[in-house]
Amino acid sequence: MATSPHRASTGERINAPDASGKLEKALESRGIRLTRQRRVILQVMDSAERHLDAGSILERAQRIDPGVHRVTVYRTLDLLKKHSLIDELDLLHLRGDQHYYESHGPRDHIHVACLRCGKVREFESRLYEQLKQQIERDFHMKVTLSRTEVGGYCAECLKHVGL
Amino acid sequence: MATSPHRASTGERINAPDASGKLEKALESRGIRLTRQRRVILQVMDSAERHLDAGSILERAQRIDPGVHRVTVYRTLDLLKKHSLIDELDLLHLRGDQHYYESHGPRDHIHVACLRCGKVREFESRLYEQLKQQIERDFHMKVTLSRTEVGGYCAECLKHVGL
DNA sequence: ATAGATGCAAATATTTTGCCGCCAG
DNA sequence: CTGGCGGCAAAATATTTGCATCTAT
Repeated sequence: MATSPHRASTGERINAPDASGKLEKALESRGIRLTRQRRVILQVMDSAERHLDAGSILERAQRIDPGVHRVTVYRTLDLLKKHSLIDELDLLHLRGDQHYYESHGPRDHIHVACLRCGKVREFESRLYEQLKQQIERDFHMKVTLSRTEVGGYCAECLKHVGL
Repeated sequence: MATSPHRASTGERINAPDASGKLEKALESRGIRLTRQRRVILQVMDSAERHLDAGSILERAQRIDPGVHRVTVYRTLDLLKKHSLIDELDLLHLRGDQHYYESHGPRDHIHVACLRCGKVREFESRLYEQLKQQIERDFHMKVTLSRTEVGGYCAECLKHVGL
């Protein structure tokens, strides 16, 4: 799956985005005020084909509606974080020290990044769920969030480097 | 283990630090110049009882030798990163958006943080190794680094919150 | 009507860079 | 001796905050 001989631009996200307006619906159902600016930002995030940082979200939002302010992007991201509607990622700082965001799906997944071409794939595994359960058992704790980022060299790039 | 009725200050690291001068030896063996400032910074990192960010490393270094400059801390951290002698962590941004550093041990481990008291424990597991192997097989890739950070409520804190 | 959002400017925070004099090997 | 290193200042980047105004509900 997703192993097409496909020349990814740096940072490309492999899995499909969700253009269904999920985030907007989620805020609406919580009775949170939907402003023009928020709708634009949510639309950008829902339809992103890769993980975006605050600056990229701003750029895309302003292409749709130039009257979206940088500060509003940050405040909207905070809002979404508070409601656990998005996850904040670092992607191993491959692209710098800013943060990346993705709307929080139903399942936890691992981000797998190629250090050479920058492709980021998502990976789900029963082993990962078992690992979290093991932590809960061993520490007698309740796990509520987890983040795993893995870096290495993808099949395509291994052909091009002496590893 | 490590479930002492022990009032951890926020950010406390549970596992024991390594005061053996491991980092200094590692640089020496690579023929890298050891300056007075580097020795101090390495000493601070080797003997840290918790994960430190750049600012805290600077503070502690200046307590030992006031002539250590902030920029030198950043440059030394870069040096250590390049040589894979330290790992850069985010600890789920529990304490802010800066980065934390720890000297790279022989084994990968997971950082398990309590969202209430801030304690950070380290966890090793065969499941984690299996998970990375599964990723290598499924994606035909070579995994060279990984980071897992888990957040939740520790046994002690679960007694104090309604969860 | 009004609680809550936005825009703007400025403040913070963190990290990086250019340049030059200095010191470890 | 000399090439890498550290100090300093300034820039670059990223994010947050105070406050006045506006708007979704």
